[in-house]
Amino acid sequence: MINLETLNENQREAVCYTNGPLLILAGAGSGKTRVVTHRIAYLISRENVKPYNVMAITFTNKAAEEMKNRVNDIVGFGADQILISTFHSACLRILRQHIDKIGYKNDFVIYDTDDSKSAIKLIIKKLELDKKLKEREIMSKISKAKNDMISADEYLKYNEDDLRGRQIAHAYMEYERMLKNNNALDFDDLLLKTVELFKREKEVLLNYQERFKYIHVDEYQDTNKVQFEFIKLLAAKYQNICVVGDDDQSIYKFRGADITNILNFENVFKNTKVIKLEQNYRSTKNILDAANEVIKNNQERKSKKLWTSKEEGESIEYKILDDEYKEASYIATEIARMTEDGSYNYRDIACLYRTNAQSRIIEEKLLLENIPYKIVGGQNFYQRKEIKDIIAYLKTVDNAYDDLAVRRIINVPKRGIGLTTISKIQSYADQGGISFFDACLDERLLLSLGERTSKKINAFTYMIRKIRAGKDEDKISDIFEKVITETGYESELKEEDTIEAQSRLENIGEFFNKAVDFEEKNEKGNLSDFLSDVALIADIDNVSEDDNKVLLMTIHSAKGLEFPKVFLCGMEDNLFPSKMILDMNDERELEEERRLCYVAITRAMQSITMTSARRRMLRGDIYLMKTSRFIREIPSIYEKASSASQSRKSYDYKNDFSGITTEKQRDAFKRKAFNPSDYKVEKLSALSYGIGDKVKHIKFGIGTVKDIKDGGRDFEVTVDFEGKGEKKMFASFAKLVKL
DNA sequence: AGCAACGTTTTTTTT
DNA sequence: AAACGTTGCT
Repeated sequence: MINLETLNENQREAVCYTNGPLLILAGAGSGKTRVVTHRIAYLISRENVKPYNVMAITFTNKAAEEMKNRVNDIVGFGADQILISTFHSACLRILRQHIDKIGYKNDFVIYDTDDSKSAIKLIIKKLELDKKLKEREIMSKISKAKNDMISADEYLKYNEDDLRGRQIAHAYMEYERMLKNNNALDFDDLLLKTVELFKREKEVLLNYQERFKYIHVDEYQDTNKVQFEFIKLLAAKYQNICVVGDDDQSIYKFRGADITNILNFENVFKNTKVIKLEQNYRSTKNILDAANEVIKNNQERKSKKLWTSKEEGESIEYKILDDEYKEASYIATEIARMTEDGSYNYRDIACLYRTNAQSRIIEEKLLLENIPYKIVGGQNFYQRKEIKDIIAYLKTVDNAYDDLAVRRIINVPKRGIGLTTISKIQSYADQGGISFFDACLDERLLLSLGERTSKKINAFTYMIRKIRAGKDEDKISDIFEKVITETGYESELKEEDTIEAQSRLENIGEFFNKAVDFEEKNEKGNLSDFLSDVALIADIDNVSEDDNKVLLMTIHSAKGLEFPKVFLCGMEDNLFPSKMILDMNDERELEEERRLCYVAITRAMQSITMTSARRRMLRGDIYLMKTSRFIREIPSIYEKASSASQSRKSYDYKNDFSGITTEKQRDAFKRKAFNPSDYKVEKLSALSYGIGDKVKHIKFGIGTVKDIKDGGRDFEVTVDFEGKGEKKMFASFAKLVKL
């Protein structure tokens, strides 16, 4: 049952203001999710709004799931009728039903970032564009254009007198053609095409306006222009639109997030009610003070003062270590200490960093201390080669319009169909205006390719068609099973019998479980539904609260989360804030980094420890690092740390990072200041374990040492892992830890 | 066609 | 440092 007594005055006002546009400016930890869930509950239980008429947009699927559960807890019924999802998922649902009205097929596939990248790569080749033009740049330009709802034609018009701009425009056009031919939409299209649909098909729009009479948007500060357009259209009729955001937490500008969406809201929706939530319930006073010290350096922000009635709490820790290894060791031993003495559970602790690359060394040290952990993001599960291969197979079985998918797997595992053949097929397909797969079935083409090659191609197409034959009766898991067996994918990996192949097989197994999972949750779901579901999964979505593990992730991934204890590492200029931004010398970019720092600090509830390294290896080069300017913006902790480190200054460097700007200087500096042997991993002269000892391996877990051979350069160790069998590995590489 | 060896580049963040 | 692309060899 809903209880308004538990809310503060402003929160209650926000919950009960249900008629007309509402903008909630909610600081970090001010209970905004609580407000949204209570508001939905209030609408349903007090104002008799049908759950079916309520929509809520969240930033991740995980947040959506949590919100559903919370609403369900309060209301007790009907929560499954509310549409709570991300922008992308919501648009996907709409498009699956209606996109045929604007000239697409409803069974379109979704291109993720990697797919788009390969598409652009092909386009660069095909159009013979300037080699200087990186696919990344083209991609981000196209994405930005799409976010701003600029079509390829318009893009060309705006950039006609610029050679580079023209080339990008042509790539954009070709990319659009390619997507269309492949029956594919990219992430941006999901939004864009929905808006297009709404604009062109008034009936459809009206239908959805009638359905979603009450709309909520969480993390509003990170919406982009198309997303705002989507909301504007949907809310145009009833104007019951409630958005919640915090301009200080806008950290996705690089993805098109547009802060003017907050500033403009009141202009677009007349008579908007604005409510501010400024009381923070999450963090201690010390943590909040530090966060405020940092963020107050930003010029472009709505004035607000976040406050708390909480105690000061623990003081903020800041620790400077010699290098990234010592930094990681420090964090690991601290975690070991505070979990052993019972102050925290593993799941209470998060380790946040600016870049994914930082996770590796921390992982290593946690492993050494036997601390259970989970890394969020990084090499996304769904980006791994074996998973992408399986997905490409499933796409091909589902419908073979997606040339990219077909090309990806036509020779995986090796079937003797090489690049020459593939490009012959492709150009034939291009000429005839048919799909790659259809070209593979074309008699005339096969004849011209010669008997040997065409036999191989026939074998491939036969196999795909055979699997496809059962598509409608088979369960998703059955199709999956057929794909990995009949294509020979599984057996090839099994024969390989290496550590890597083993881990690939495990990943495929995990993916299989997800397929089964999907099957159980979505009885009506077909293969395309599964595939689009998979495309929209974010890293954070797979994190479960019941795992008692330390979480490692980027600050971006940590958005919206909170932890009793936070470690924020790599607090160094040129890492955080990143070198790219410092080089740009752009105050607005720096402010975004500062907001990121603000987000990081405000994740902490009870305690935060920030760390930095004096020297660090970045892209293979070692640099001397300087304490992050964000730390320097918190006088209380910076002064303490610098006076402490003064007394123990054991390094006599003539330079530090900030003084080194040219390659030459850096090389000279490296020769002077570093003895390489300090940083190379020494070949192990003796092992810490022997035959019969129990050891732990990063991937395989626990095993018993069966044999050790001295191969001269290195030891070759044979270990029998529990449930995984015997593996041979090199000692210096395997990093086995004695238990 | 397939592979090893070499040279080159690099995202910072992600639905 | 690691991943990627190209080249030249078999």
